[in-house]
Amino acid sequence: MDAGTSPRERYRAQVRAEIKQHAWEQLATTGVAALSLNAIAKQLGMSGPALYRYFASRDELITDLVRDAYRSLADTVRSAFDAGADVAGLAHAIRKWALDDPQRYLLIYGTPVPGYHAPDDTTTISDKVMVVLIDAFAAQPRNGPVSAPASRRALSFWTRVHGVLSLELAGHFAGMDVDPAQLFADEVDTLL
Amino acid sequence: MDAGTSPRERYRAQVRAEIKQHAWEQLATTGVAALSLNAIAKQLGMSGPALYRYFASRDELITDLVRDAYRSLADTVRSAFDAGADVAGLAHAIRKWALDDPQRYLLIYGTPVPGYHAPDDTTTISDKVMVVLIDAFAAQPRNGPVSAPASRRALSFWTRVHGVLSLELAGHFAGMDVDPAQLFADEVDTLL
DNA sequence: CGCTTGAGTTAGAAGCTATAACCAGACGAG
DNA sequence: CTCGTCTGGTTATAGCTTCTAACTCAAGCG
Repeated sequence: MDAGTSPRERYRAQVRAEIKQHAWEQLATTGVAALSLNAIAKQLGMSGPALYRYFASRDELITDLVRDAYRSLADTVRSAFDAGADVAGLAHAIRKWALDDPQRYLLIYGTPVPGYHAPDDTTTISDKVMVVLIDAFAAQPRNGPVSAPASRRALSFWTRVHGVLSLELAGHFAGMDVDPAQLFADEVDTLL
Repeated sequence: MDAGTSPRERYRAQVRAEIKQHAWEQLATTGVAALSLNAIAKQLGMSGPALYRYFASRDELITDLVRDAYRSLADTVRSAFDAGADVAGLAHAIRKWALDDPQRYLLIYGTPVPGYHAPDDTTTISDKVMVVLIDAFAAQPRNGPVSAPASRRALSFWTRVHGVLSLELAGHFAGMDVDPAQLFADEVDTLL
């Protein structure tokens, strides 16, 4: 196994992984806006510009993190679906994933960085999440006599989940005397 | 009128207004993350640290902008309500306000800046928006036999509006062959 | 065994927020 | 009218950021 990997390549891959590891830790605490390559380099014991051997720019590192976040979410939803969860189960799996690392959720679904434009393949990966949701709604028994197509219902599902979830993560329910978990559950129930 | 204002105070107020004017322009194009006090100072013809005579820090300027944004949104929704708009009308007024300056919407309802903590009075102002919504739902004729209180329905309204709106502003409907306006209208309709 | 490749270094440019020290002009009090 | 204070502006500077350039040194490949 790993026949074609030279020692150099393996070292490089490992350092890249360590960089991303520290990037995730820093991201979880400070958010993506304050993610500093210098700080990561210091934590790794190397100084400043050495990181540019592994990531051409700060944006490229962030792009990699975005890709991984999308993949992680898609995998989470997919495995929940494969485990037999219904649509409501998927919603709670998504919420659990988001609360597990709020900054990771905000990284992909939060305010986009104005200058930064995501590469095409990230949008391809982001579609994977929607694909699972559409599958789930196609398998879901329909309620009314005439019902919107699964893709349309999945989209509506997604906007509602994101609506309550993003407001919760942003702390907009703070002084409002409302239980976010209950509100989320209620909002999911109205979809059925 | 303006009896107690000395010439100094009037000048100071005017410069503050000019600073905020340029801040809004810069915000609309580059977003809050890239808002630069230096750049604003240059545009005003003064150099760098002079701005600190008017705003103690970058955060204080942003706080002022946040306050104004909340006020503007609350006024918009209030006047729409006073003009006789129903709940759906309020939703479209909100969407119009958001599309009019997306960065202004994201400033208050987007990803919060990790270090920055909003002062108490900004949350007080943000409540004003909810108050109008609750008023609108209290005036709305109820549909079902038993219905949730107006505050609860207003909250649900708000999460749905924000859900579809924030995804639209973030560009997450880009390659999805979906009309955001239609999706928004549909989502609002399901509330009735 | 030598040559090439690449990982790491320091130096430095350009930008940012923010503070310190200073200067000059306008304002209010006597 | 004059004097002193207060304030809006300046430049210099510290410390942070991303990122480029030039260089060194060692590891790996042929």
